[in-house]
Amino acid sequence: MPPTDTPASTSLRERKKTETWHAIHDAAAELALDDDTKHVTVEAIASEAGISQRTFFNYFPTKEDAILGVMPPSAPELPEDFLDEEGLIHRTTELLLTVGRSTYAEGDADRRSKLFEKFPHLLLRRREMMMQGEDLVYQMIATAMADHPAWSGGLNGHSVEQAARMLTMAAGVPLRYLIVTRGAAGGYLAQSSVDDALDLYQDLYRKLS
Amino acid sequence: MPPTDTPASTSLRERKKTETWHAIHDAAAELALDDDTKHVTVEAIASEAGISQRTFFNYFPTKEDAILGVMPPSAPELPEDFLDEEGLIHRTTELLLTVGRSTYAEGDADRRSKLFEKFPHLLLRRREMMMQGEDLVYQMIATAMADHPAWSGGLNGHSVEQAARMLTMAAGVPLRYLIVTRGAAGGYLAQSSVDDALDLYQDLYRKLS
DNA sequence: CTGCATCACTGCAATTTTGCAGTTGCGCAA
DNA sequence: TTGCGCAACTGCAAAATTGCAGTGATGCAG
Repeated sequence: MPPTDTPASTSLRERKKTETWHAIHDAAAELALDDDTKHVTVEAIASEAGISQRTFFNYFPTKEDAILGVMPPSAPELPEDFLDEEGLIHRTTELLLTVGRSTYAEGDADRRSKLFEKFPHLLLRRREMMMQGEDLVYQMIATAMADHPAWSGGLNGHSVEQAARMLTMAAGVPLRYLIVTRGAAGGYLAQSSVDDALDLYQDLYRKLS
Repeated sequence: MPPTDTPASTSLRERKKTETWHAIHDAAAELALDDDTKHVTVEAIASEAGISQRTFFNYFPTKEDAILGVMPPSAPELPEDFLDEEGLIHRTTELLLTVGRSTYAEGDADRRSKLFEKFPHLLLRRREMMMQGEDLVYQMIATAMADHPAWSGGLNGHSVEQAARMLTMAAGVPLRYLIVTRGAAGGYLAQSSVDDALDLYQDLYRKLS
């Protein structure tokens, strides 16, 4: 039950829902960072956020997801011409990035860094979310390919599913590169770094093909 | 759907309900006092209070009641010995006062004064609530009398209902006196004034009986 | 090792809030 | 007068929140 894309200018219901979501996540993150001594309980988080324990679990399946502020990945609609050759890998990488970012609340990259520092096991959860995002992108692309005249027949004897999976994999390379080189725990994928990695990848790709 | 007696230390549900009640009342009162120019709408109040218009009407039957902060009268349980002669009228007056006060939120006597100044028609509503309170007290006393050995037979050929009604009337005298002398619109029945009136009434009563 | 407390998490029914589509009363312009 | 629009208020079904009574895992004292 995560907040949708637009935090403002929607219905009262939507606005309250994202408010509650943020209240819970903020409470959870702050308590987890502040409190060194004792275990942070769901009860404490719910109380701090001003909601019941039951409502807590209506928003987050686990306490850890609340601390991290995880939400299920969501993706924008693909433009009509998404599959039309030129720069497809690049566009897919951007898409992966967008989807990956959609699994976290915006704007608390700083706090998230501290959380990763203090609770390294959250990185595991992060990787899971990334993979869910990749899977979502794969699904979308496979569907789009099936509907696309130039792709619906597959690629050189490979199925549409295989082609979609491979494209997603290839597009994921710059991101994996980033994670490896910049350190997974640090501040989060600045756009400049992303652009850098994208350039490098393209250069390499061109040189080798 | 008014808040119950204890604003704190109850369930989360109760607490939120009184919070919402106060949010609506505060928004309504402030808007009504601040806004000279245009008509204050329910929409504006609801928006200010952060709830929907529909929820507004779950809490208050009319806009005016929201501005005034009216709630249905409520009364404490009568002690066992309530009807036992000595000082009965006095106790009933206190009960009327308690019930009368229960129809408003505590603590904004000042703002309520301003409201009465600015919107004199609210005084009509105030009188209505007073009468509802009197009626509630009458009901309680009549019920108590019917269960009481010394009263259940009525009084000197009059029915229990008649006796209860008369007692309530008599006990209401000091309060009516207060309202008349202190000006109905002004600040609200300070305890000292009430005590004064009570004393005077008792003195008069003793002298004449 | 065993009972026992604590805490994360779930299922479900009751309560509350919301959105929406009304109806009604009222002032105001054509 | 007649029609029109605004704003108070209501009925109802969908969605959100809550309380409560669980289950299961884990750690700790005896």
